[in-house]
Amino acid sequence: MPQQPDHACRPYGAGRVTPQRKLVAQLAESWPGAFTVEELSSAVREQDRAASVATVYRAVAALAEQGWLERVGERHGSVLFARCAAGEHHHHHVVCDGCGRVEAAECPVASPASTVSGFVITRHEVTLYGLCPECATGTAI
Amino acid sequence: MPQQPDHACRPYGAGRVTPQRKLVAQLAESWPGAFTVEELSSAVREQDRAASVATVYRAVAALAEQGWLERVGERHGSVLFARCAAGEHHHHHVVCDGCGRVEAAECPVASPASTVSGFVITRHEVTLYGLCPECATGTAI
DNA sequence: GTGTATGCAAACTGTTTGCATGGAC
DNA sequence: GTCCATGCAAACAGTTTGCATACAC
Repeated sequence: MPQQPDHACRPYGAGRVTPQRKLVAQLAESWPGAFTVEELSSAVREQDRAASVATVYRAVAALAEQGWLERVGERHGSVLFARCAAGEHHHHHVVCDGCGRVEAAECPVASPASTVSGFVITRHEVTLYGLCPECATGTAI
Repeated sequence: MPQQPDHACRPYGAGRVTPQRKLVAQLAESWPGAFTVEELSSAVREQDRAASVATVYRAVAALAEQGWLERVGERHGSVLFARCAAGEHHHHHVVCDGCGRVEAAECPVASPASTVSGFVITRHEVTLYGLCPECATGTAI
């Protein structure tokens, strides 16, 4: 296969890769959807009881800085992050109301209307909500 | 003019109208855009030094409950509220990057596409960003 | 060997809550 | 007169920071 873009192999950029950071990146990568730092932190501590929240916060901040993770919203007061493969490409997110899964979605905005209510529009944020295939077809909770 | 809908005159619904609540509603009404509770609270305290943050939080919560105020996002960790005249009608918000002004905007989502990435979409949130007429025509900051 | 990441705990911010009191209705 | 809204302060959750130490490079 073609060689991976550099940052895919170096989620921390020039930063050092410690066991904790490796764990954070690994768990974030395999996380089924979006997560709060708190949630990720719990998962990290299951595998490394000594890992502290502060470290996870710092690791997540480093990953977000590299664009390897993305802020995708908030859930009752906590910031939601998700591993986002879409990179720089203009996209949005669709959130499953059932399981919390988050995926990238095409931009559903019709015409990039440049003026609304007299405002000159330069950018927009869209979040779609619904049910993922599993939650939609599976038996309701 | 036709008589105002009831809630327009009674922002607190059946709740009691105290001087503090009157002040909160008044300031929110005349606020040029969206505000955090903290900002509103500061403004309230300028006119009533004894008013406490807790009271403002409670008043804002009551107003939001009545649909008289609306959560329109967040600004560095704080919830943003705005007086919203659009009421129940499906709409979104356009935020001025210059002055922070917030106005209701038509829904720019093309077709209410019911499926995206296999998800069954039930609702969406859109926020537009740009410059309001004043900030767009006025000299750049 | 150098300098960054860690762990711990304390600090900080935004928000909520409990409780006794005052005041709107 | 009743009961809700207030003010105060303490509690709370999420997040950040300072500092000495450990360890990736």
